[in-house]
Order: sequence, then C-alpha cells, then structure tokens
Amino acid sequence: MSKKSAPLFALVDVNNFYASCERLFEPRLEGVAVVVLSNNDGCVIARSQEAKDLGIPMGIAVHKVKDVLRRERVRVYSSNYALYGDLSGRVVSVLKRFTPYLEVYSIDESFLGIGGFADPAAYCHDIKDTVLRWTGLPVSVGIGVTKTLAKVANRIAKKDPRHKGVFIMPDNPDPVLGNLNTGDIWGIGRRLAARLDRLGITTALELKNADPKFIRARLGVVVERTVLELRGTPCLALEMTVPAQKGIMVSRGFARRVTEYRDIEAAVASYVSRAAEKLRRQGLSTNKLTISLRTSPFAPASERYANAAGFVFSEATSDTTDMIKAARHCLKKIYKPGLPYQKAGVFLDALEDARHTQRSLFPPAGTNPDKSRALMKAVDRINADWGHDTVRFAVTGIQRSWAMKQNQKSPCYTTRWQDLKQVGG
DNA sequence: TCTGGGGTCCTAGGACCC
DNA sequence: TCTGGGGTCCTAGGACCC
Repeated sequence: MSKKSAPLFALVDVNNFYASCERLFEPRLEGVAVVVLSNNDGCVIARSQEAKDLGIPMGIAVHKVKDVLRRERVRVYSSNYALYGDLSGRVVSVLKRFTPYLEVYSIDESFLGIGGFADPAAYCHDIKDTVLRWTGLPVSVGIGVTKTLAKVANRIAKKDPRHKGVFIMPDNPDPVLGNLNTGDIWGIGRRLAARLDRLGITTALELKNADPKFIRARLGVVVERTVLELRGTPCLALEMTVPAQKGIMVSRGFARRVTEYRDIEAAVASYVSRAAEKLRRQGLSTNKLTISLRTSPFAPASERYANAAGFVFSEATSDTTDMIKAARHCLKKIYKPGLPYQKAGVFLDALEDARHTQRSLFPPAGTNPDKSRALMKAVDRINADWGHDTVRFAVTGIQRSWAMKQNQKSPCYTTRWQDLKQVGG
C-alpha cells in the first residue's frame, strides 16, 4: 500500500467458522447440517449453511431446538477452542504471505489494507482461493473504503452466491445501504437499533444521511463515527500491533447448580489458577482481582442473586497463592448459603508489566517475591509439559462435580498427538 | 432439566482539588 | 446563614463485538 493511494479495506471472514473447522476433519459432514454448542452445551453458537437453512437460530438454547436437531439428524458438537484457535492461526499465516497490512480482528476475521492495487477484487479472489487450498477453510471477502463498509460488503459476499465470495462496495453504496437494516451494521446492536428506530431511522441509508452532530448528541460518539464511516470517511484505522491486554477474565457456568461453599471455593480457585497462568504467560502482573457469583438469571425471583467483590493488592502480583487468598476473601463477602448458584468468575484488572512492578513500601509480612516467582515458573513448566492441572492447588478440589459439560467434543486433531490417532480409526 | 465466555470502549456521575 | 465554577481522576454500568 503506497502512501499516496486512498485507503481500502478488505475484511476476510471464514464462513461458519466453527462448523467449517469440525467439517475439515470429518469429510462425512460435507453437505450435512452441523451445529456447534457453547460451553456446557447450552446454546447454539455456530451453524453450517444446512443448519441455517433448517431455521435453527444463532444463540438459541439447545433444549428449544432439540426436536429439529433429532428429526433432521443434525450433527452436534461441543466447542473445541484448541482446534479452532490452531486453525485460525493457519488462516492468518496464509494472509500474512499476501500483505503485512493485517489486523487480526477476531478468531475468524482479519482486516487487510489493500490500497494501491489496480484490481482489488482479483487480488481478493486470489486470497480466497489460496486460503481454501492451503487450509481447507472457505472464506468470504468484503471490500470498502472504510472498515464499516468492508463489513457490509462482506455480508453481501456471504449472502449472495453470485458474487463467488468476494464483493466490492460500489462507488455509490446507497442502493446497498437502502436494503440493510441499521441493526445489521457493525457497531449497531439491538438497543441502538431500537433507539434509532424511535428517531425514524431504520435503514443504513437513513443513518448515513442523518446529521452526524444530531446523532452524536443523541447517541454518542461511537454512532457518529459509524455515520461518517458509512459516508466513506474512515474513522477506524487498521491496527496492526496488538495492544496490551487490559483485563483477564475466567468465568464458567457450572455443569449443575451448586450450593455448597466448598464446591464454589474449589471452582473459583481453579478459575483463579487459570487466570494467573494467562497473566504470567503474557509477562503481566495484576493490581486488582474481582470475584463474581450468581444464580441463573432464569431462576425464580426468590432465588435470583448476583454479586461481585474486589480486592486491591498492596503491590502487583502474578502469584497464584496471593490471588487464591484474595479470591477467598472476596468470595466470603458475597456467598450466601442455600442458593442454587449457576456461575462464578474471576477478573484480573489494572495489569502491568511484571518486570516493572512498583514495589510497595510496606510489603505484606511473609512475602518473598523471588521465591514465589520461581515456584510459579516451575508450576507453569510442569503443566505445559505434562498437561493442564498436572500440578494444582489442593483447594481446587478433587471431585469437581461443577466442571462444565462437554459431551459432544471432537478430538483435538491438530494439538494433541493422542487425539490424532483417532483420525486413522 | 436445560440459556457461553472473553473482551473493548464510552459515558455519567461522584470525589476531590483549587 | 449564605455558598461558584471548572478541571481531573476514578468507577460502575451500559453498549457493542465475536
């Protein structure tokens, strides 16, 4: 992309990503309806085209579509993030061979800066064909002068087979935008769509033609930027460097309702351990830990409860022991006996580079940072070599009746040797 | 019986300062 | 008893994304 050329964005997006990943290692699934479930096998988070054609909605609770899943013999998979993460990396490495102007936006989407090409559509067809040939995954590409317009174009590339997977936004986008609801624009969710509706704005074209100052006053700067992006004025740049993470969260629903303090404490301690590993892997330490606990939001009102409590460390830490201690302190504040708890979580906040941690003038008694660092390093090393949780804290429990359900999980073909054997049968 | 998990950014309002 | 205006920083909550 030469400096003089006008910016042009391509959004490359894997079609039905999770479903396509499952299909990659099970050729029998070709042409068959496939769905992938959320954690705890709770709801549908990905569908093959055939599953979409059966009218199975995104995000629906599994128990609500049980009948159609059985009747139509839909193949059902628990989500397998190790597999999806690995395949995502393969797609990105193919894209990197085409251009350094690359922003990995999500597990299945990347923005590419493609300004300066004489024939961007041909270039993107080449990208699409190459990704399919080298990874086996089908992608669609949308092209536009802003990220928001590239998103719109991508949607059309996916929906209308006549475009063969690549759609470039025309110079006059109005006919396209006139056929698009505001809720289908990137950045406009259900709430904002409803508020726009009340202002008499229902299509993307109407939003584009609205007064940006008026929109800013009523709906804030985010929506104002969307108006400008729809008009072809870029407000969002290609972000090629990954910014430092601001927070780390680990939260899970329990496989079944949990009431006993000991069980919740065990679950929370194991989430804390996982969060602490993520923290150390990135060379960070945390200043603040928050524990959250709740019953099901679908529970009867008498059982509905959600609360959170935080703990601020006197100096930043990356030590699992410190964090478990803090977590117990928080949990005691918010745990109420007798309730059927459904979910707990830990959030690590106010992160900083572990190498430049500000030491407290008054460190808590009995702490020895060097010793703790060495211990954590050893624990991480053993767990990396021998598998998750080979070494873990006793408080995380032995029985783990709360551990999540994943009854339909596919093998980790690409990341575990043991699982690879299953391919050959 | 059964409804995901992990992030980001923005805004409003309170605390505090001069 | 009366009692300003403006700035900054922090936090909680809301909205969005995939």
